[in-house]
Amino acid sequence: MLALVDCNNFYVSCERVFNPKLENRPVVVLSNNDGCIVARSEEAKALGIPMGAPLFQYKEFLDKNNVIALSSNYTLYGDMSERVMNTLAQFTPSIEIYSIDEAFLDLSKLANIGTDSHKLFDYGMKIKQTVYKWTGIPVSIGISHTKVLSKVASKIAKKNKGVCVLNSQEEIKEALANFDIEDIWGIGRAYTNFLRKNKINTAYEFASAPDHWIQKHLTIVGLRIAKELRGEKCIDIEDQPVPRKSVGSQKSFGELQTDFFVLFNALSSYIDECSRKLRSQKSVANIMGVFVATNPFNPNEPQYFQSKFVRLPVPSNFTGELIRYGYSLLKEIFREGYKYKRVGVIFSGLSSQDSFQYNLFDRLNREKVFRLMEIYDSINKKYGKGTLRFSAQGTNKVWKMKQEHLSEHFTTEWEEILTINLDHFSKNSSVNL
DNA sequence: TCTGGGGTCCTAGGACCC
DNA sequence: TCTGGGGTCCTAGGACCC
Repeated sequence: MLALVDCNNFYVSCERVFNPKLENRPVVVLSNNDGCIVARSEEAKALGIPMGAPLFQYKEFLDKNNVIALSSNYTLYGDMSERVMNTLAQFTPSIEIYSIDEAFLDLSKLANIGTDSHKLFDYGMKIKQTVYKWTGIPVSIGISHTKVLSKVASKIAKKNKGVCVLNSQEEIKEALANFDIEDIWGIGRAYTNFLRKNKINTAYEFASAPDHWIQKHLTIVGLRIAKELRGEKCIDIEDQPVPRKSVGSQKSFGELQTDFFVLFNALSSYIDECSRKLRSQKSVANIMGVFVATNPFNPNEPQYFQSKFVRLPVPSNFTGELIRYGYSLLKEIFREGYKYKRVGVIFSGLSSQDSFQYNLFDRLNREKVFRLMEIYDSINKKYGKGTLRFSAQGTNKVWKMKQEHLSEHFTTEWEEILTINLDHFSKNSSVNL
């Protein structure tokens, strides 16, 4: 049996751990640049605020309904995620961290649980309570035979006790008959529209469709989903870390930019970020791409989008070298006279740092470079991100994103650690200190 | 009247996830 | 005035090889 553990309204829950004033109130968390609403508390969902809504369209509505809007604090969420995952790892030797707020747990190897529904439910409750106690994050847990069914169970769990076990054939059939097609993991908007047109509206109807028809219209991926709904395992748990196949970074600017060197500073910072990610998984990249774009939402301004890729002569994760290539690429695609909204970089064709194709005419001593970057990373880790930077990143972040409602980095910065005013406590409460 | 068959690799585009 | 960012996988079609 597989459990899917899903944190409830994860970003909002992280904020609430450190700010009790956010409890029982509508709260939303915004995307980068305070652009869109990407997380909503239950109270905010109840007000009808949709996922992904642009903030500017809802500003008035939020004010009127006393909704608190917060900038995203990914440093905090990343750290809280690690705490949740470490807690979950106590419950099984086989865990797959699926996203920042979700993990699959293989329960089949656990002695004295087996396939007994009551035992599975109790174990789920124990996991849920422990995570809450240790991290302050509420979770929902779905338990069933396959990944797709566990996903179904977790959505049902959100609506009742927080834990849902789908075990017997009858239980599963009933659940699927009441489960909307668009809520199935792997069925997105396009497939939902297509299936509805073909009179398929529930998970049960989808699972009952003929294999060849599903594969023809939804590819092999769709067929796997259908089979998993029928209880046939097609998607394995990935409990060993899988290295990424590409790494990229792109961000919209807080304000539109026109100057080449401002774009270059931003690009250099994104390259620094990506090359650090490459090094952390001991990868080197063979292909690098840079792109620039104006604001596509503003039809009154001249639009420009351009990208350019190169194959590197020697696969690399060396920030300094990659920034040089970034400069050349940006130089080629940059055009004067446009108001740029974003710049981005992407690395692909990744291979292992320990076994890649060297180049006879390479002028860099790769071994030295790897050691140099190891030191660079260790200093930045010890003394904080940005302690060491490349000059190309610049000092004046005129391009930085908008974050007007940012909470503290409670768990990752000593200066921002949560403090409690004891005077206030002794005067205003009966707590015995 | 009228030009084979079998294969690989790469890319662009489209679908999906959180 | 104001609209996120980071990924994965599959397929079709073209170029190329023998």
